[in-house]
Amino acid sequence: MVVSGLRDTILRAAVDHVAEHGPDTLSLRRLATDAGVSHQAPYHHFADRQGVFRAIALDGFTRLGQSLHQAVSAPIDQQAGALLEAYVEFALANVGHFRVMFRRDLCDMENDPELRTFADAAFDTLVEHVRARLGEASSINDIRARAAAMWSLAHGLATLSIEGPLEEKIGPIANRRAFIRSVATQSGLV
Amino acid sequence: MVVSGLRDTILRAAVDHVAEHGPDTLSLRRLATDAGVSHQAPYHHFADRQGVFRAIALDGFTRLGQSLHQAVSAPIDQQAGALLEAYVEFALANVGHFRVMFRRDLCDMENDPELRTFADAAFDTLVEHVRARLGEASSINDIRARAAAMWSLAHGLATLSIEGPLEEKIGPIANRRAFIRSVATQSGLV
DNA sequence: AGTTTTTACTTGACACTGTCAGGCTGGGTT
DNA sequence: AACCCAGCCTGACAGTGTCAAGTAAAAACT
Repeated sequence: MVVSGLRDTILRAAVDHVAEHGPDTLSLRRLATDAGVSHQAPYHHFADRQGVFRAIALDGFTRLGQSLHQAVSAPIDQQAGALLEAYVEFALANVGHFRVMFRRDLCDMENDPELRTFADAAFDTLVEHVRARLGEASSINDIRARAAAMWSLAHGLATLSIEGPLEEKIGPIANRRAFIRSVATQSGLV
Repeated sequence: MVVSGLRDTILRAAVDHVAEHGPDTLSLRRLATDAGVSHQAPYHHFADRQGVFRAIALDGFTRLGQSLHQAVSAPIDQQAGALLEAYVEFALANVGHFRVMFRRDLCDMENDPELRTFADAAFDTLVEHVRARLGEASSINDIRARAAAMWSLAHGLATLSIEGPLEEKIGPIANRRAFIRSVATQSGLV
């Protein structure tokens, strides 16, 4: 796959760096010199350092939204498991994105309607699934709580897997997909 | 409460900053000048910038461990709910600590036996509870999966609450303790 | 076709950051 | 009296994000 321009080059390098070393140590100057351009070149494509994280998050929420959308193409009784699996696998396959998406100091959702729209679109799939699963008769509070529970389980499992402490505590995980499924089973959510 | 020395002053200010603005923008120089000392004074108490985060994490895991330990003083059938509640409430009451504790780029567990010991002590409570709950007869895999599920649910709920997207998506949460409990109920884990 | 505008950079400067090196000073130990 | 050392300070360095101003070529417009 050919890299089209400097913008893409910087973005990819940034994602790679975040996946390997986290966001804090990311230096746009270093990215620029690595790409063979002047230290100011990246700032023509991104307003500032935060603009890079914003772009990463935008891309991330788009891809996560697609993954989740694909998960609800399964029969209704298998959707919960598929959603959980899709969420965790997205996180593990896109660590660089995932680390940025939920850091409000890196990408400020509140004052960024576009970013919020992309994030909302991703999670609407989850909420819609819960609504369909519990049925129209169920209370709004049950739907809220159930959606929060599913999201929390997925997000927590993803975060703890990426950031390390899970395997350190629970022991090495041989078959990740099978493990995700047994976690899902142990919670009553699937 | 009287602040004993410069070390405590810096530590408190650092935690406050992280809680409000995140870890990335933390400047030891700024903390030093705010405390009325030279820019190098803090480095007498901490090896380097990371040393500050290490101290924060150490303190955090200690307190989290205490909270979780207190939660398992309840009758066995109420422990799961109490643990979940304690975990989330610790996170919300100690955002500055929580944000640091699970960032492997800020505090490197792998090469830091002491930090790892503190973290392990905290989570042993959780694993021990699951072992007691499921009984000796249950398989090691079930215990692992169940502990991971509980930890993930708690961690995810805490993270999403702190970082913001939960309430943005689910709507404002009036009574947080009640909400935590209904999330716990929706999952089959309590 | 000739003129203007825009794109995609470059160079230079500034304040700020973590960190290394080398001081100083006062209380405690030997 | 000599020494040590904890707890600070001053100074310097490279690296960082970002503002300001330039340049050269492509694109757009008249």
